[in-house]
Amino acid sequence: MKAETILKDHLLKVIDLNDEQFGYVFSHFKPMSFKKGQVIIAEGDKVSCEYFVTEGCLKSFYINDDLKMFILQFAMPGWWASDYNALYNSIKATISVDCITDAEVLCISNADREKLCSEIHAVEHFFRWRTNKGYVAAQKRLLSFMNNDAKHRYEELLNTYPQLYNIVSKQLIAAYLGVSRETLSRLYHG
Amino acid sequence: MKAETILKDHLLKVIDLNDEQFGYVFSHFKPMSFKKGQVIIAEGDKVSCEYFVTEGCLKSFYINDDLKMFILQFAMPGWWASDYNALYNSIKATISVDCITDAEVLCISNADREKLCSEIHAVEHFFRWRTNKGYVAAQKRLLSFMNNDAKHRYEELLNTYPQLYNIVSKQLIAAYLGVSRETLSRLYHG
DNA sequence: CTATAAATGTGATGCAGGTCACATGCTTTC
DNA sequence: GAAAGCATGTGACCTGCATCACATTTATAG
Repeated sequence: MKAETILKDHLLKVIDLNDEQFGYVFSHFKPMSFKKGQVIIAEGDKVSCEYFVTEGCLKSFYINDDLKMFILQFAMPGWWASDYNALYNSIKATISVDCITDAEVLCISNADREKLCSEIHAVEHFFRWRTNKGYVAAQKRLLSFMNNDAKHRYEELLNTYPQLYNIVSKQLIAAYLGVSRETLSRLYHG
Repeated sequence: MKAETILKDHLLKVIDLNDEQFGYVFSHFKPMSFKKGQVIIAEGDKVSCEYFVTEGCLKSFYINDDLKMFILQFAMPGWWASDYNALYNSIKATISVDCITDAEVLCISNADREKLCSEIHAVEHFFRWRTNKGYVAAQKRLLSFMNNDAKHRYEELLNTYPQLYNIVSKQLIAAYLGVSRETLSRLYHG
């Protein structure tokens, strides 16, 4: 499906926009293609954009001082990704974003998003809605971390996002669950 | 300080509202007083409001099947609290909210917030801003969970919210950090 | 098609933090 | 101000998961 259509469907699920309005909104997005493994945001970068995925799969992640990776989010078509802390507060990226598979995205700058939000009330509403969703999801994940062991969280992840199983390596699943790859391996074998 | 002033300052830090507009917004909030220990939202409740704290301290928390409590958030003056999953999605509360100290809050219904958001663009902007903050904070806490041990998280909490130390019992701090009270005790003694 | 690298499985071992048990100290409340 | 009820400290023991080491299987590039 066309990137434009995917974005349009995504927005219209939440807000009403006529064709002219959507065209105007869409004109602020820049289509970009990336290859598997390409880095979209690297630690230390100035972050000026966020990305709407229309094809493929991204990950956003943090790497600590011991070079251990923690995955914040997988981003499939219809999902958004960026380092939001860096983006909203104009600071350098601490979160990186790269491509798990070849990917197509629509890129919008922070400035353009804010412009659209102030020009079109419905767009502001959309982005409030979107962050609300993200906030609730982050809280749920936090609770799951405190409450459940690795096995439980693994099953939860596969139930919630069965598509991931075929696309994402076990290592990355482990980095999302916050366990070592060895422990994850032992959860279903050994 | 008057509850009204606290809310006004809080809003005006982010958006512009003239006196008439603020008066209109404020008219949708209902002041409420609670005693220490009183429950504002109990598990299973229908959740129709969120609460802006003007005095005292609340906590929002989850209790699992083994009756173990996990604290999602402490809410001090200038903070908001509710079960947002329940509030946004019209489902029964799984998160509870109660009072750590005597407290004064301003209560606004979900319906009224949505009404104000659609009537006054700036109010919608404010609530988008607020949730963005919350989202970023939740992500940071998630990363801290994955990356840091209990001692590190304890120090982080006290650095970020030094006021908590005098108000909140060690048990509750432990429930926020996701460790047992015994382990927390051993972090600074033993 | 082969060589090189990357992902995965599996054993051995160590440790952070959980759980249970009980002692002590601090608050309410009547 | 005595009694009852919480909050905290501390020991003993247990367990889930990390880490290190190495074997094996699966991709990827030339």
